[in-house]
Amino acid sequence: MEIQENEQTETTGRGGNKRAGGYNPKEIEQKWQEVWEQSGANHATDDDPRPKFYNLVMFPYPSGDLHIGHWYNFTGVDVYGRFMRMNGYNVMQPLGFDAFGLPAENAAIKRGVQARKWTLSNIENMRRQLKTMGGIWDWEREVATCLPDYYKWTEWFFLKLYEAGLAYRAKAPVNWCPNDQTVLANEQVLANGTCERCGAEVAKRDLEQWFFKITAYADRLLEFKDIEWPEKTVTMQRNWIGRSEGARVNFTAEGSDGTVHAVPVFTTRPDTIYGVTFFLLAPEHALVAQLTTPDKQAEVAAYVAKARGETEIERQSTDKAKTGVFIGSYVTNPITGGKIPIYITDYVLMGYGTGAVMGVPAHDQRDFEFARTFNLPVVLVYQPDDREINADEMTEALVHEGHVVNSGPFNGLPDNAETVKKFIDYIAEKGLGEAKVNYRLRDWLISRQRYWGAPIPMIYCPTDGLVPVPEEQLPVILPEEVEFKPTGESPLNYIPEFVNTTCPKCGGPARRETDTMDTFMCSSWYFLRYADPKNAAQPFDPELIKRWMPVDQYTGGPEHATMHLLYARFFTKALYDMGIVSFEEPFKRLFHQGMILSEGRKMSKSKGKTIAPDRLVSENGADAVRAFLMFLGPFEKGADWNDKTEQLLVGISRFLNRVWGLVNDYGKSSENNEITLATSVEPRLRRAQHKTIQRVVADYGSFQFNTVLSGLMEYSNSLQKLIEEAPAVQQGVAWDEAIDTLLILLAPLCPHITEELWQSKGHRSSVNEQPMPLFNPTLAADELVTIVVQINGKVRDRLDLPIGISEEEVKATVLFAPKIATAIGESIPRKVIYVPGKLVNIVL
RNA sequence: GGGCGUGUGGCGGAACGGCAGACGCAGUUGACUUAGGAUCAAAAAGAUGCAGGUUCGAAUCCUGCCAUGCCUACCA
Repeated sequence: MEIQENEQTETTGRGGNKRAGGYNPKEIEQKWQEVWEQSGANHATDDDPRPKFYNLVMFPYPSGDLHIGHWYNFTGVDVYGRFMRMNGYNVMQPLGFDAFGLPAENAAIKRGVQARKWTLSNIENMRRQLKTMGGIWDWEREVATCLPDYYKWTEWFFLKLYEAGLAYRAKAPVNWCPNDQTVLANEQVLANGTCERCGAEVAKRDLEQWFFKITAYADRLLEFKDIEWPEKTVTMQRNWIGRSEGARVNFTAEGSDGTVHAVPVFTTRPDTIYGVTFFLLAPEHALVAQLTTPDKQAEVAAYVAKARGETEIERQSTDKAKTGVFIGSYVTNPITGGKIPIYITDYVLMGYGTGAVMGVPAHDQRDFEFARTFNLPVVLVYQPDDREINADEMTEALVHEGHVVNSGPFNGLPDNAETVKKFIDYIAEKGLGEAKVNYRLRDWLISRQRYWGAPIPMIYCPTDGLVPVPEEQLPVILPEEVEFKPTGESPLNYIPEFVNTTCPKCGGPARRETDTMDTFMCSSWYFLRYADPKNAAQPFDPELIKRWMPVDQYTGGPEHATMHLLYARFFTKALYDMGIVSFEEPFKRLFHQGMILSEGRKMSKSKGKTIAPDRLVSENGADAVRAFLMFLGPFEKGADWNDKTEQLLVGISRFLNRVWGLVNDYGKSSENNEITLATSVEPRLRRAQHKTIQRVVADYGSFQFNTVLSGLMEYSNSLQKLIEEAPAVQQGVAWDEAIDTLLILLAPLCPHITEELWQSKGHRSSVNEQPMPLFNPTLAADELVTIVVQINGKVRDRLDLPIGISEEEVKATVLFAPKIATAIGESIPRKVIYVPGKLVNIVL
């Protein structure tokens, strides 16, 4: 076939002019997508004999439009899944929708559309957009968490956790978003004290709520056994769980009426107990009222009110001065018997430890600042080994240094864990406390005063109290028509048909729980449902779970490190303990893709500047957009989107056009001949081919899709050069294989164009089902190596030498090379370093 | 305040401690052209944030600083 130049051209938008019979992505992409859909190419069957590979991506919230971040995320996942499929795995790559949650409800309130209809039509649209990507998504396994056949089992799992004693109800001060009119989990409150979703300032409220006992799993959640997760994520979870070892020490306080109260504290430094000079309570502490003397009541009440009114950010700001109020009474130090004044202060948090702290100003910076503010004594119980400190002259606390002083029998001990243990033993012996491990992690609050979520399947009966909905009555169906009133209660409260029910135990009239579950509950088990998405009798068939779980590769953003990823691990461990699943970790390998930013900032609808992938796809084709996104940089790094970003798409389009031209002009039916040509070009061809295989396969495996592409660009450029230089090579089998290799290696990134070219070349199978080519080091080996010659570390010459040359030969050759000989002159080399196959460094 | 990461041409980015800047974008020149914002071809450019150290040799390892990003933030 000749190169047909300058034929009549047609203009197709930004894609530019196309040769007649040229690359027309629109046409071929749609064609192949239909073919694949009809042949069921993307459906992973349960009985496939190949080893399974569960390739999972965090499912999206159906906000309505697929944005560029989704495209980026899903493309990378799909490329990897396709790559693994070509490595011989039965790849299961499902997709679904995390379909409960606030935006649907807000749309319902704002625009009067039904939350259900709004969500389902969004799903419809996103599914359509997703299909244009040409991914191997297994749509037969799609789940949507808002559908009764899914949330039936979310409710069922709630009952299981309840039966296992892991769900309980308690009154708790909770984060309340006045705008969304709902409770938020700690993780949903931003560091600045605002609501993660709407940005409103979060307040505190006391409410009866449902909790899951995730804290019971704290230690096991710290294990991370047999999983390959980014160290960063593991560290974040560790810090979030916040295990600290110390002691619980019982202090006693006398109330203004003479009653004695036990006031335990948690401390990691029981070894400083002789240095306690004051005692602190959180303003919310239950004993504050009883321990406040009458003369202090007004002052204390004012302080408590102020602390409660503070936002999280005000309260937790570390750089503000320490504040507090003396409440008039004292505790007794159980070790020294000394009387110590009690203060309340906002830097002591009710939610951590016991809400009470022993103040040791000499050895804790916060306590030190507090003591200086209130002129409280500072007593040193450690002194540095090399000098002596005077408490009055201290400007900051002395932390972890020196040896024990002023502490009776403990004096002289060094500052270490053993000493701490001696104090704990002593305290325990006297019955004043015990060793204690404390966690920063709190139980998971799952109640939401919202409509659009999975109902909590519980019933309140006047005679029988709290009664779980019997399994056979599941699902508790969410009504479709609701009225929204800004009351702070779930809208379900105002639907008598929903609320009023009969008690499963006594048959008498009873009320349903009207709160719904946190959507993180829905996402804590969706990956299990994919294994058996249509099962109406159980959440999944245990055999299918054994077949598919655990997830081999999980990909999603790092923002879920302490939320979804922690909850899903907890959930899996709880199911393991119930005997429902046989593994403790759901996600074997985790990868965080980077984020697509817009001019350095998070892309958000409110700030404009969103990029519509649909436009890019219709102008350039899905293959080009896929490759372009992956070419932006390493997948884990994400990219910044600015005016220049889209220019890179041009380069990818050119590359695809060149591949198209190369294969159409020089590719030929692979059924032709099997001649091996006696030319020197073929070994060069083989070398290029196998070097590329080695690079590209390794880079696919490590998510380095950007360098996969540059490797393939180099490869196709060198093929182009070779064929122009020696057109006869086209007659040989090596050329044919070289072209096949190009198409196979490019297929995961650009499945459509490669399929079209593959089959037009005469293959009857699909390129997407070819095995990844095997790297042959012999064929890749060069005949000559370039030896770099350095003098004192600076490059002076390069010599092409035969591959198997010995060290002596290299050194001899190098020393007599003209440039080198001149440079050395009369000097005698002190040292000659030889790195085999790479370089010689002559040290003068 | 703490933790983790990043810093390489005009831009996106490549480089097992060993030829810095692969690959691509933009720019330059030329060709084909009524035209070029299409295509093809050619050439060019710069010295790895700063200061030290280790090494025969450092973008790469170590220390300090500067800049920037993310996470976390009084957790006793």
